[in-house]
Amino acid sequence: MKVITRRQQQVFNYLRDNTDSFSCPPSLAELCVRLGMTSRGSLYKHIMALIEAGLIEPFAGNKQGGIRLTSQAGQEQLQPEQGLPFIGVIAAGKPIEALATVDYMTVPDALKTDKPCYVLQVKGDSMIEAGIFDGDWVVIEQRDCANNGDIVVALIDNAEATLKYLEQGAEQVLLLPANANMTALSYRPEQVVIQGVLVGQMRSYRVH
Amino acid sequence: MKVITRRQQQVFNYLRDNTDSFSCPPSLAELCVRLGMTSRGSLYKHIMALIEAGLIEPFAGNKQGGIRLTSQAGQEQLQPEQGLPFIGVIAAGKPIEALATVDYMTVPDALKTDKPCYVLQVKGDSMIEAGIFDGDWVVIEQRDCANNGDIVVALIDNAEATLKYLEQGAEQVLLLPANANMTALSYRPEQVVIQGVLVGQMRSYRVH
DNA sequence: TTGCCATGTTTTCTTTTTGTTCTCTTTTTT
DNA sequence: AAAAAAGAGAACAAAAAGAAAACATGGCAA
Repeated sequence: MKVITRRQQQVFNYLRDNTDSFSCPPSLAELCVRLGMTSRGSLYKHIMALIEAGLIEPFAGNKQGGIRLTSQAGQEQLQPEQGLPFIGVIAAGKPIEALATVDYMTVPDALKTDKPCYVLQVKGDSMIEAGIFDGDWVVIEQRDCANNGDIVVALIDNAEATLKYLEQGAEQVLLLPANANMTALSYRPEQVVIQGVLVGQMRSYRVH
Repeated sequence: MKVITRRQQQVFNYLRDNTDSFSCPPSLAELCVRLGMTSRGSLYKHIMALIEAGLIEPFAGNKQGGIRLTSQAGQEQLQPEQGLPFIGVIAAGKPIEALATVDYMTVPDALKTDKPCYVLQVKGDSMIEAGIFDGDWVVIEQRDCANNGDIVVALIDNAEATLKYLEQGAEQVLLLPANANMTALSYRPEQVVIQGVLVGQMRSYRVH
């Protein structure tokens, strides 16, 4: 069987993992958008290589048919989706209050990333002006670093956890609430550990 | 079986996913509006291709009958009940902008009810003080009545849809934005049709 | 009845999208 | 430095999609 380059493997992996996100076999132009490319010609070379390797086949019977996986290539199916772990409650000024039994929450793909994520419930109003209310759920991508302006879960002095905007410099780390009634807090870098970055938020309006 | 082009597949998907949103089998002109086309003749070609492929059949017994799915074609959709239909975009002052192809969104149980629900994406800042921002998704329970204080999807004069707080009296219906820069609007009861009630809200912070 | 309008149907033309090939530059690997 | 891989972008022919107009027909109201 023909040898596949690294990039071609990436393209194939994308096809394999995202077949069902297409309503119909994708055209080269569509795939370019998905893969962040701007040239159909470049992608075409990869697709052709994958066809020659037998991993993919052109949509038969139609001149402008698009691309699909071969039957055998589609075999390797992805495991059943289980949802994200619901860890517990985060309230400014306390450690994260973990649940005794881990719950799982089904979360829309749009609210999570391909990295490991978990769900917390927010207690308090410290991020109210960012549209994050008391009782909301937030989806957190597990990470130990973040960019300025990100909303992060930060652990302070190994004791208290909080959800705040991050502004970090060389000398100090600022944790900014989104609430005019609260003040920003400044710490030395070694006091603050990033535990994750906000990637999604959810709220229920159901009456219980 | 005959081969279907990509566009024809899209048209079929739309039919398959929206059969029940038509009170009666739709005419070509109706379908044109839904699909954003202006020419019946163009759509006609697609419909004919779908009929030849056996995916669709003309409504019999009436010469000007419209189109409906074949029994077999309708079957295949019923199996995978994986999420809520993502209908389209709601922006204050315009009709709901429906997607050509409906896709489905997996939504946490906590954000939906046991009644039929659907998902819209919010455009604009009219509910910003209620923590509903531009680009957020909202989960709507399909209903034709609501209580005062509920956030509802309301159709005004059969023309424009909007997401607002509801305050209804005997003489007038008030639709209140949650934005100090906007004013409440007052209507006669017969001008306003409730299309659903907000039961959930979601936001993505992912950078794309 | 008559006339009108919405329907499906056909036809002609234009525009957009498609796969494909090519050349050239940039990036990565050896 | 050299080679391989990847990408951008332009060009092209063919296919598909669309617009617009015209036509036939049946339902319906004046």
